[in-house]
Amino acid sequence: MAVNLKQLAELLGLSQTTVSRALNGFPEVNAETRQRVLQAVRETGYRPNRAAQRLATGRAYSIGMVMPIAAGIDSDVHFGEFLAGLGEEAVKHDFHFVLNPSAPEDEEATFQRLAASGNVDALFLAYMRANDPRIAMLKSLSMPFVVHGRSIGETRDYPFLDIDNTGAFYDATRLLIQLGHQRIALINGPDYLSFSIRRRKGMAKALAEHGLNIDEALVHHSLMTDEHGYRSMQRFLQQPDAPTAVLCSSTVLALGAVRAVNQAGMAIGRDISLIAHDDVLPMLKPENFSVPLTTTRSSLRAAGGRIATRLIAGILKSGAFPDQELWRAELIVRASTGPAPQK
Amino acid sequence: MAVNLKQLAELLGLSQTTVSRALNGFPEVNAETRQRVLQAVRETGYRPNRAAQRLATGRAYSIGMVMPIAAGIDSDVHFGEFLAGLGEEAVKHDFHFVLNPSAPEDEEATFQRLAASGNVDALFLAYMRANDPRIAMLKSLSMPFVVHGRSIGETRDYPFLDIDNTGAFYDATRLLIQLGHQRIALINGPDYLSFSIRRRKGMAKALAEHGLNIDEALVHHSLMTDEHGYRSMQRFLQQPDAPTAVLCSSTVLALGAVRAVNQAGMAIGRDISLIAHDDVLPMLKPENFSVPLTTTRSSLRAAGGRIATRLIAGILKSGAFPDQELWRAELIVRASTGPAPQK
DNA sequence: TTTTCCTCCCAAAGCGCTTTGGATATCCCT
DNA sequence: AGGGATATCCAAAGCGCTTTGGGAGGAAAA
Repeated sequence: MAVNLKQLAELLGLSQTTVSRALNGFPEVNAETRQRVLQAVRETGYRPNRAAQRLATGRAYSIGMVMPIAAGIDSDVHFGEFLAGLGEEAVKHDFHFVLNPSAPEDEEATFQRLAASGNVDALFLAYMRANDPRIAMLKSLSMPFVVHGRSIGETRDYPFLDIDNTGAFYDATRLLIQLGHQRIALINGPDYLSFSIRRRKGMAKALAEHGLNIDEALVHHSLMTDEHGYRSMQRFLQQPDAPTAVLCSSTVLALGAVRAVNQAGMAIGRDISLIAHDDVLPMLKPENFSVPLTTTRSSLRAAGGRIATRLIAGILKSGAFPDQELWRAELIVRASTGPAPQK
Repeated sequence: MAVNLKQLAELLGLSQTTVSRALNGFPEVNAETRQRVLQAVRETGYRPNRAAQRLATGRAYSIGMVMPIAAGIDSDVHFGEFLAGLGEEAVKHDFHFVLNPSAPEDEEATFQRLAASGNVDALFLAYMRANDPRIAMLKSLSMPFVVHGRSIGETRDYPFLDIDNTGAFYDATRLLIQLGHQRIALINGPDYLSFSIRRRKGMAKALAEHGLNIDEALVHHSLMTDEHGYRSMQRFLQQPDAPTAVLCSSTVLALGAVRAVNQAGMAIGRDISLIAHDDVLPMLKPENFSVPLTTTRSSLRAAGGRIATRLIAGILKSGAFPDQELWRAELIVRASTGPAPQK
């Protein structure tokens, strides 16, 4: 059923060389001949075999990533959205993705195998940690890659796209302080992830500038689920000296947090202020909360798109992009923040 | 840096044939020689080039799927969880995935290209609709595939794994009727997806058995987000003859629905009963809701695993599995269901 | 007219692997 | 000792594509 180059060439009475060149846009082929070839492709439904193409060119038109898989590992809501961004861009260039599942402890080996397999042209890495060893590994692979996020303490010379997490939570905290809040809590992501570390740092910095310190009892780290948001907030509210404002690392956490506040009979924006980081998940829009949420916003989807763009440009060597990008998150004020309640 | 078969063979003073056979477990190679080869592989870090392997064998060790991508298309929370299940199983057999993004209108063409590319050994299809044309397409591709879900009205002879949506919502509705509920609402998924259609059908069937009908004003179809759950429930409660029980097609919808109920000052399980379908998303556990949710449960992750198993067995021709599977969802009663309130 | 230069096309050599079809040596049996 | 198994190994032919290194023929330059 499926034709190959050879058959197509025979059919046209041309050599494989010419047909190949016609298809790949080489100049040394007659315009009329090229049209004949394209016509034949349309008629036969010819599709080049990518494996052969790759064997010949060394190019796979694909971006590889490893997905950590284990019985205990949760799927992440944010992952799908990021992937959508990657895909949106990739489809424009006819690129695809290779997802290689791997146990977390084998992750580095999986990257190596992925690179050696010839199945991919570039690698993508996320969920960065402090002193992440995977960066050095990827650098040793001599294959383009981009990191989403940044490590901490690692050398700085690797390609990344990150948002200014420190700045975002600094801004958010400063706003709260200006509104008169003194006891501010943080419901953060997992404590080993670098974005969590940075957000905490941003908060600490703003507090410090006003002579305040982080109260360890007011900082929780957890996976970013509704459940954890709920529990954290509940615990905060039960404390003798409860916070008057809370920062959340995700709208998913905020969801649970808001639930806890409501259940306690308190009002968001009046009794307690809330600012969340908004990854612009279509599933959960901060402006649709019963009390619209003040947020630091940066689209995860846009980040995915940008990374795909850079990766593809790197592979195709078309156009140069900055190697390191730090996006600033916008602080968008809505109704969930208000002046600190008077004692 | 990376060695190939030829170099490895030279290094060992063997032919490529022998090395290849040693690696692929053929019997006609001396045990001692095989050990030497394996040792050399360990030392050199040799990894076979998958493209070459595939060109030679026609086997890619990968499962293809297309991801619909468009500016307006939302990423789906459920997708990540399903993928985790697929991956968990795939990693055991050293399979990977090829994700091909595609505009929804090009989806069929993308499947064809994916199949022709030689990049994948099998295809996977989900988000089934009524009279889904993609099934006929996949059948024409002469490549193994499994459908997650079922179409409606299509021929029945294609491999699928589905849950008994009709049965699940039939059971749930019957329970509510037994508890005395007469006005039951449904917050369903998108109306064009076949699981939504079947769930509604199951509900209708149980109602009919008790001489009741679906009230169209009590059925909403939407994407399964918190926001939509909230809005639907809010609208239900505002109706003059509000329902006393509600079915939700997802715990994500239930999240919003519960919020609306609380906001109205009503109590789940007493003033209004709620049953949700639980895909067992780690992000959102029904037992952790402030009032634990009665659910129809079927793990999306398990479904992913099973589909991967079947696909891989189909590719490797190892072991036979049933071609069509219909899983029954468990009805798990928790505190969100109670007797219908007396007027 | 001869020479040079394009234009347009082709044959053939890989890319790195698997697999077919022997070869060679050893061993057992009659 | 001769013949057939048996155990090990190898050379070479692809898989379907790209790319190198020409080559024929006509147009432009000398």
